[in-house]
Amino acid sequence: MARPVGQGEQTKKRIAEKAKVIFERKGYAATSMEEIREYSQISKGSIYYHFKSKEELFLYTVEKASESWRIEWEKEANQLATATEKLYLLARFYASDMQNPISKIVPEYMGSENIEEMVKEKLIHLVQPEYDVFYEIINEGLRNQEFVSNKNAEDISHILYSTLTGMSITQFLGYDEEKFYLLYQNAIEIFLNGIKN
Amino acid sequence: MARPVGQGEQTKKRIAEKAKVIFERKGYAATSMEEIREYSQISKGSIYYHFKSKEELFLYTVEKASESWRIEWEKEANQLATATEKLYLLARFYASDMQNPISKIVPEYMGSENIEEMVKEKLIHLVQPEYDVFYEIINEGLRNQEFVSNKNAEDISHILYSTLTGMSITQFLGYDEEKFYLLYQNAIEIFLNGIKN
DNA sequence: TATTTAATAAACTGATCGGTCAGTTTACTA
DNA sequence: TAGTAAACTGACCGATCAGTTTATTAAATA
Repeated sequence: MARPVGQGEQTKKRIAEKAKVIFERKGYAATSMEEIREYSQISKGSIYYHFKSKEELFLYTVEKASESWRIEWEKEANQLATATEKLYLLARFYASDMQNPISKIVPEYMGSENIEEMVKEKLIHLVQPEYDVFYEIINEGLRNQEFVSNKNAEDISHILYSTLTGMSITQFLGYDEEKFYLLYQNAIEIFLNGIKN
Repeated sequence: MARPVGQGEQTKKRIAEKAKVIFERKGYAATSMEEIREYSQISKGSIYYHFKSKEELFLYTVEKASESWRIEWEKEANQLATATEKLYLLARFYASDMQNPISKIVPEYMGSENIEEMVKEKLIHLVQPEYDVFYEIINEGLRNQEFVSNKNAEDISHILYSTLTGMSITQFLGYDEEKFYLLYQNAIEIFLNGIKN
């Protein structure tokens, strides 16, 4: 063995970080490995040394993004007492750059044929934790009667999840960060009104 | 003169119809002209006789989809009296196949670099009518006090628009059509609750 | 110091991409 | 029926794609 310094692991991380930026901006299919090479300043051979395919690189990127999102989330959410407060935090997460629009790319990737069933399942499992955050908040809110609804927690979670992820299209409105966050906040307000006690 | 006009127009329409199916399924970048050729059973040369580029074919597809959506909408919406009823119809439109998930593809396309500003503006104008439907309903509801909110009609419309377009990701839940529609309906219910008098 | 091997770079490959083009077919007219 | 123009075809093009090969480097061990 040689070079166990972790230098390689660092390179791998760098590739993934840079790849994430381009995947987010252009989607899976429109992103070329050449582009990733140029942006990361790491040779093609090195990229393929660390990742056996574009697909694997993408999956790794999604996985890391999902993990760090979850970690960042736990860090801030644990300080909040009510489900209502957590929903507003969720809005801020999704409005800010901190969130990973990479989950927005996943459906596009899933649509491109020839994807093995195993890979699809893996992807779903990668996105699951993000959805779970929604579900847990809704469930908590219903349990302690912060929220009241004739609908089940699962449906409500899916609806809120759709709203927050769907709101990424408002990027075309050209709002500044402040106005952008306000829009997300308004979405939460309306939603809360709709299920509040 | 020769070959009575109209025959070509029919072919053009056929190409666009078939292309739409594939664009919807795979997105813009992942769709190849070869695939469109195979699926439409029309030669490559003929496709390029009618459309000067893949981009133009895509824009044409979006335009036609937007037009027919609007026509279909007017046909059914005009029979409804209240804004509330119209929102439920909107939910049905988005839940059913009748809607055009092509508007979901537009952001992906907009992200792929090298798109001229003029083309971007054209695209925004193509999607605008669909958004206008939302805005008009919300505005109508606020005017006749079906809805009550401290937020302006524009923001509310954007939020609802985001919710309904964002809900396309629930396709991965594998629901049947009935359950699918119910989920959309629930979304409208919560939303309505949130802004209702 | 010699050996080992993870790590890197760069040149390369075959397949596929969007797009072109020379030429053919078709349906009409003069 | 010869001529014409719109409609159409399929072979082909250069560019770019994901991925491979090969040679070299540098850091660890023995």
